[in-house]
Amino acid sequence: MSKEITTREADYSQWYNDLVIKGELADHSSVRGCMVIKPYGYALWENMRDQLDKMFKATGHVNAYFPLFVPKSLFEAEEKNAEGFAKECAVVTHYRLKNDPNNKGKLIVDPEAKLEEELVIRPTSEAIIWNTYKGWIQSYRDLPLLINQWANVVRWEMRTRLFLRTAEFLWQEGHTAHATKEEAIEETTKMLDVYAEFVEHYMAVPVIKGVKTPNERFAGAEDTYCIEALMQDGKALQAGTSHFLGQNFAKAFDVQFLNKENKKEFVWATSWGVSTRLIGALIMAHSDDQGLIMPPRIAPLQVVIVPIYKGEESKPIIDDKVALLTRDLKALGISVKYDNSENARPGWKFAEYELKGVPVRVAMGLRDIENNVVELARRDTKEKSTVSFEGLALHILQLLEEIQQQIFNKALAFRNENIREANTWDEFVEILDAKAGFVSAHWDGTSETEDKIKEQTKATIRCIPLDNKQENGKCILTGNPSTQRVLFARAY
RNA sequence: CGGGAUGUAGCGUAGCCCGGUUAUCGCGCCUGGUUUGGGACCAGGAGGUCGCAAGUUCGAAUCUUGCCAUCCCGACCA
Repeated sequence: MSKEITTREADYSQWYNDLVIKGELADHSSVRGCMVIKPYGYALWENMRDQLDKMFKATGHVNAYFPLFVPKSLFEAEEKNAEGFAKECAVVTHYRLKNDPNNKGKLIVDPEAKLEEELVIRPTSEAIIWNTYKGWIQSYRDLPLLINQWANVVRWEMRTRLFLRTAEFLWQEGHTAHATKEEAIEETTKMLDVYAEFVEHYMAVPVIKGVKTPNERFAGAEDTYCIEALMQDGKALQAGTSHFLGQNFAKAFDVQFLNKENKKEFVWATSWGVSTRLIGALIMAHSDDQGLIMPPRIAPLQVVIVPIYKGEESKPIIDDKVALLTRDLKALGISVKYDNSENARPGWKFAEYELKGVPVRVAMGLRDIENNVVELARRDTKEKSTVSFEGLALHILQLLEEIQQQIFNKALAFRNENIREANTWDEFVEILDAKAGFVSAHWDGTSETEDKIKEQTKATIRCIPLDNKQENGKCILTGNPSTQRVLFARAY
């Protein structure tokens, strides 16, 4: 029983790590801050990626691929962006190794092979992409340009955590160019909606759509929109961002187009991204002390069938019956695995698939076959039921849908219970310390106040919700007048 | 990068303070058999540069120094 996992209560961080590693999503690698995404974890990412990709294409985007390396001179062109990422850039300075004359069998960097210009490994691709767009855009007829890329990026983080913050991570980044400000803003919010739809509908994680304060804004953006999710320990997690970049990058890279009046204008830009971090959100939003809980719509495996053999002669009987079910499930587009491996007994398999979060488990033995039933177990509630073999595949299809809903509803209820209003500083601090979650409070709108609150409580303004109601109040810290509440939380 | 902890077989560990035969135990793994409705049992077997590198010593898992990695708490961040 080396697979026991730490409980959330005992050590939330350890619980999270146990799920990632023992659930076989990912592992630490021998590269500092970088993880190996294992087949089960990668299958999850593929499902997420495929769904997002469909949604991007449905909204008119196409995929392309830009280089991993960004020449330093391009990288520094948009000053705010460069400054924001400068501290966490890996930089390639040489292009060759050679044998170490003083140490046989070892290699050293060849000092003769220094690059004329250093190459920054992209922490994000605005620079290289806008440098490219300059050559692609001349006329208003070239706009809008709606491009996405699936890529890896590197951010040299001080402290890393599996999926939540790794030095290298996988993501997608959309980079669009528009003729008007209005159209660019519309694109920004449209993609935010796509993200919210994906995260809620497929990952079953409820999110709050909002806009960031200047302090939390993406370096080089005019406005950063975000979706914020709440984890079971009461900490918030930024699940995706969509930036309105104004004309900052167009000006930095001199990307202009001729409008219908034959006048030159700078184009308007957006960028938006979600990453493998979403997997961290998925884990922390749903899972329990028995392991992962995968939402059926993106689960790497939706159904597992475990045979309960009784003697050698029972095997072909059960195998044959299972084959019928497997065929029916596949016909409905349900992913299914028949685990008839002999090296583990049923109890072990039950525990294993619970750890991995497979939504539905089917157990079938001779006893069931005699009664023309199976035992169904759902991962989210751990309820078991005995169900007729007739119409079973359809029944499972419905059950998967029900589980998807149930997981979302549970996470939504938790999230909603954990948004609390604070009207005094004491109340604010007490909620953060005793209950965590989101705290909805008035803020005077200044960066100074935001900084002070962060300093004193570690809480940041996660966002100003898009559907915020306007109400007069007094800033929680300074008592200065405020026109709306904003959402504070401690965050990942 | 600052503070704290850890690193012994695939995993979890004993031994380290006080250096001394062949490095302990459990799980897992392999072979054979019996099994299978919630993490099976019996018998036999394989598996170790004690994180890496130097140093002290007749002798280092154990002492010293440096490095690497991981975890926790800060700063930074998607």
